[in-house]
Amino acid sequence: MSSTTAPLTASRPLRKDAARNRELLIAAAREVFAKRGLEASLDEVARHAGVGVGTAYRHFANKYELVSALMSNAVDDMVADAERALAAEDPWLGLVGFLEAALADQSEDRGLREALMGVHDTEKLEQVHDRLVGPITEILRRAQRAGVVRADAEPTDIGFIITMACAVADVASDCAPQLWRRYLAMCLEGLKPGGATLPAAALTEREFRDAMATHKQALARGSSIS
Amino acid sequence: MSSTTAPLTASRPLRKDAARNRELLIAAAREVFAKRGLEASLDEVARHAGVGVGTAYRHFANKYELVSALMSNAVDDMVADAERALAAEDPWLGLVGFLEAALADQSEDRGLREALMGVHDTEKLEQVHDRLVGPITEILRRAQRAGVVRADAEPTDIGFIITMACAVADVASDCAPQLWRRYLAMCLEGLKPGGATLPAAALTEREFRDAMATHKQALARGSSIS
Amino acid sequence: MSSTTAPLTASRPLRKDAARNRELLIAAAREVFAKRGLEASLDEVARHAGVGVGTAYRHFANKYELVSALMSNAVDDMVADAERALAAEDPWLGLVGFLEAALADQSEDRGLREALMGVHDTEKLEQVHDRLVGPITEILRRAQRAGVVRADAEPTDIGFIITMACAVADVASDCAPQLWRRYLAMCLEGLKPGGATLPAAALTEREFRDAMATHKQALARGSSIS
Amino acid sequence: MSSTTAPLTASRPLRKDAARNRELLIAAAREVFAKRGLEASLDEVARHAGVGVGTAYRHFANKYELVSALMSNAVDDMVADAERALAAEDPWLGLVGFLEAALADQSEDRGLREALMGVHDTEKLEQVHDRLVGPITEILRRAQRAGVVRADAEPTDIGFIITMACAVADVASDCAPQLWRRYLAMCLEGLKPGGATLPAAALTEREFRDAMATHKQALARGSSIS
DNA sequence: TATGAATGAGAGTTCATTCAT
DNA sequence: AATGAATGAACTCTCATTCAT
Repeated sequence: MSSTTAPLTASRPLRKDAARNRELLIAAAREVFAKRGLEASLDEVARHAGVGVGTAYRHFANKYELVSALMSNAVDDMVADAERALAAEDPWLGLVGFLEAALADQSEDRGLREALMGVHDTEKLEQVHDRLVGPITEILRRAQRAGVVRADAEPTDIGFIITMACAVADVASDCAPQLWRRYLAMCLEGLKPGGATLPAAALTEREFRDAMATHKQALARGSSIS
Repeated sequence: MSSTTAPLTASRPLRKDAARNRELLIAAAREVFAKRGLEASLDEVARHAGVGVGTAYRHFANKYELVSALMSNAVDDMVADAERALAAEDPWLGLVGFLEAALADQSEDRGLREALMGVHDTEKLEQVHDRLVGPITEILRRAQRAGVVRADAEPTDIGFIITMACAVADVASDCAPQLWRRYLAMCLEGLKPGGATLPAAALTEREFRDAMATHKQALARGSSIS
Repeated sequence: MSSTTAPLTASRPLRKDAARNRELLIAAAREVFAKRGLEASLDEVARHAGVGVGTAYRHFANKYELVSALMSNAVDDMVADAERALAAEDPWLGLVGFLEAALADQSEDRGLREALMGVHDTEKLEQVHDRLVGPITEILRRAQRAGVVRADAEPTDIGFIITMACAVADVASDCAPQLWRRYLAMCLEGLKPGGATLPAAALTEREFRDAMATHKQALARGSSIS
Repeated sequence: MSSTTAPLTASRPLRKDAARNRELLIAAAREVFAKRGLEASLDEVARHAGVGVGTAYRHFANKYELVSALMSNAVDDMVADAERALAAEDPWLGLVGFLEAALADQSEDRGLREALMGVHDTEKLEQVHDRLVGPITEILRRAQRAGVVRADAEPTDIGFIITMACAVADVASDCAPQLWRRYLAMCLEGLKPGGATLPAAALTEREFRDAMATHKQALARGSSIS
C-alpha cells in the first residue's frame, strides 16, 4: 500500500534485500562446505542460510558459482596476506608468513581446499590467478633478490607448495590440525638456495593456469559439479 | 616350482573366462578410475570392460571392493619397490628410488591416488599399512643410520611426502606428468640433515592410521562409496 | 471454529499444489498397492499419480513412509469404526459391526492388508496399537459383560480374527469379494460362549505387539521395504 | 574306463545322478524357503544344496517349478493325513485330526504357506486340487452324515480354514508356534451344527480353483516369481 | 550333464536444477 | 524477489534366468 520499502506491518516478514541474502548464502556455504566438503547439497546450504534453494539459484547460476564466490573471498584474504608479507622486513619471513597465513585458512576449510584444487571454470580461474600472480611473484622475487630462496624457484612453485600442504591438511586436519606446518617446513628447506638441482622445470604461469583448468574439467566430468 | 597351472593366489582357482573378465574389469577400472577418479560409476567401468554390471558385482561385492583390488595390486608394486630400494647400495638413493618408483605409478593413476588417500575400509587400511610399514621404516632408518636423513624424520613422513607429490600429480598430471619430481626433490631437501627444526611432530604410525581412517570416513559420508 | 483456511493437521501448512500432489500420491499409492500389493515400485506409484519419483521422495522419506501414511488413514477409519461400534446398543452387534466395517475396508485393499500384517517399523506399530487397543478392548469387554462373548476371549483374538478374514480376502477378493464374511461368521461362532476349551492361550497385548514386530522384521529382511 | 558307473578313482567326485540332485535341491529349497520365505534367491537354494544354479534350472524350469515340487510333496503329506483321518473312527476327530496334521506341517514352513497361498501356475493348481478334493470332501461329508458338522459346510471351507490358520502361523510362528491351534478351534466351533446362518455361500470347487489361480496371477505380476 | 559366470532389467534413493506460486 | 515443490537422470546393488565351458 505504501510506496516506501520499509515494512509496515509486524506480521509481514522483513523484505531481506538481495545483498543480505547473498551474504547469508556465502556464510552458510562456507560453513557447510568447510565441514562436509563440496559434496554437500545446495539444499543443505540454503537451509543453513535460512533461505530457499531457489534464492540460491537467483544469486548463483549454479552450485559452482557459489563455490566460486567462496573462492573469491578466499583470494581476497590471500591477497591481503600477500600484501602483509610484502610489508614484512625480512623477505624470508615474509614468504613464510604468507604461506602460513594462507594455509592457516585453508587447513580449516575442506570446501575451500577442494575448490582451490578443483576450480571448474576457466574464466574464474583466470581471475583468481590474475589477482594472485603479481603479489606472489613479488614475494618470491624479493626473497630471491635477498638470496634466501634458490634462483630457479618460480612463482608457480608457491602454488604447488600450497597444494601440497593442503593435501596434508586434507588427510590430517581432524587428528592433527597443525601437521601441515611440518611439511610446509620441509618444502621450505627445498626452496632455500644450495639444494640439489630440481629434476623438472617449474610450470610457467600460463602452464599453471592450463593445468588447473584441465584438472577442473577432468573433475567436472562426471562430478556433481558440472 | 610345481608343474600345475593352478593360480598362485591361495583362493579357489577362477574359471578361465571368469579370470579373464576379472582382469578385464580390473584393467577397465584402472583406466576409468585413473582418468575420472573414483566417482566414475560401476556401470561405466563395466561398459568399458565390455561386461554387464552384474558381472562386476559377481567379482566384487561392491564398488569399494573393486577399488580395494586395485589398491592391493598397487601395494604389491610398492612393496616390490621397497624391496628393490633396500637392495640398493646407497641408502639415500634407495629412499629416493623408492619414492620415485612408487610415485611414478601413482602419478599416472588418479583413481589409485584417491584410493590410497581415501581407503574407506578400516580393515583394508590396516592391511595396507601392515604390509608397507616395515619396508618403509627400514628404508628410512637405514638412511638415517647412514646420516643422510635427518634424525627426527619418521616413517609417516614418507607417507605424507607421497601424499604431497600425489597432490601435485593430481593437478598437473595431464599437462606436466613429471612435475611431481620437482616437488618431490624439494621435499627431499627437507629430509636431509641440517635443516631448521620442524614445527610439528610427525604422526606416530598409529596416529597416521587413525588419520587416514578418519579421513576416509569423512569422505565416505555422503560419497558414493559407502 | 476459526475462519482461517489453515489445515487442521498440526504440522506446517502445505502449499496448495504440494498438498494436492500429496493427495494424488496417497490416492495413487492406495490404488496401486491395493491392486498389486506393497511390492509395487514407487516409480509406478509416482507414474500413476502423474508426478516424478522425486516428488514422491519429497513427500515421503522412503517407500515405507508412504505405506505408513496409508496405514494411518486406515487406522483413523478403524478407530472411527470402533467408536461407532461402542455407540451401538447391542454389544454383540457392536462387535460384529466393528469387524465387518474394518474388514470391508481391508478386504478391498491388498496393500492395506499387507501393511497392517507387515508393519515394518516398530515405532509406527506401537502407535497403531496404542490407538486401537483401547477401543477394541472396550468393545470386547462390553460384549463379555453382556454375556454374549466367551469369558476367555482376549482383545488380541480380535486382531487375529481380522488377520484370518484378511487372509481369505487376500485369496478370494477378486472372485468373491464378500467371501470373508462367511469365515468371519464362522470365527464369531467360536467367540460365542459355550464352545469347547481353546487349546492355546491368547497372546497378551505385549506378546501381540512383539509377534507383529518380529513378523515384520522377518518380512523386511530381504524385502524391498527395509 | 570301466563300463560300470561306479567311481574308480578317489579324486574324481562321485557322478551324482539326476534323481539325487533333484532330491538335494528339494530338500535345500524346503529348508531355505521354510526359514526365509519364497523371496530367498535360487542361488542360495543351490548353494545350500551344494550344486550350481544351472543344475537347479536343469531340473526345474524356473523358480516356481521348484516351489511347485515342494508343494507336491506337501500335498502328498496332506493326502496321507487325509487318509489317516478317514481311518479314524470318530468322524469329528478325523476332521480335526486332519486339519491339525496339515497345519502342524505348514505352521513350521513359511515357504510352504506362501506357496499354498500363492500357487503361480494354473495347471499345477489343478493337480493339487485334483488330489485333495476327493479325500477332503469325503472327510467333510462323513462328518456331516454323522451330524457333527453343519450341513451347509462345503469342502472349500476346509481350504479356507487352513488358509486362515496359516495366516495366524505366519504372524505368530516365531513367538507362539502353537497359537494357530486356538484359532483353528474357534473356526471349528463355526463348523459345528446349530450356528447362525452363514452370510455368504461357500465357493464351489471350481470357483475355489479359479480364485486361487487368479490370486496367484495377481501375486506373480510384479513379483519375483514370474 | 553340471557348473557357475554373465546378463540386464529394475528397485530404492539422491540431488542439481527448474519453475509455478 | 523469494520460495520450495517438482523433476528426472544417475547411482549402487539384486536376482531370475541364460549360456559358455
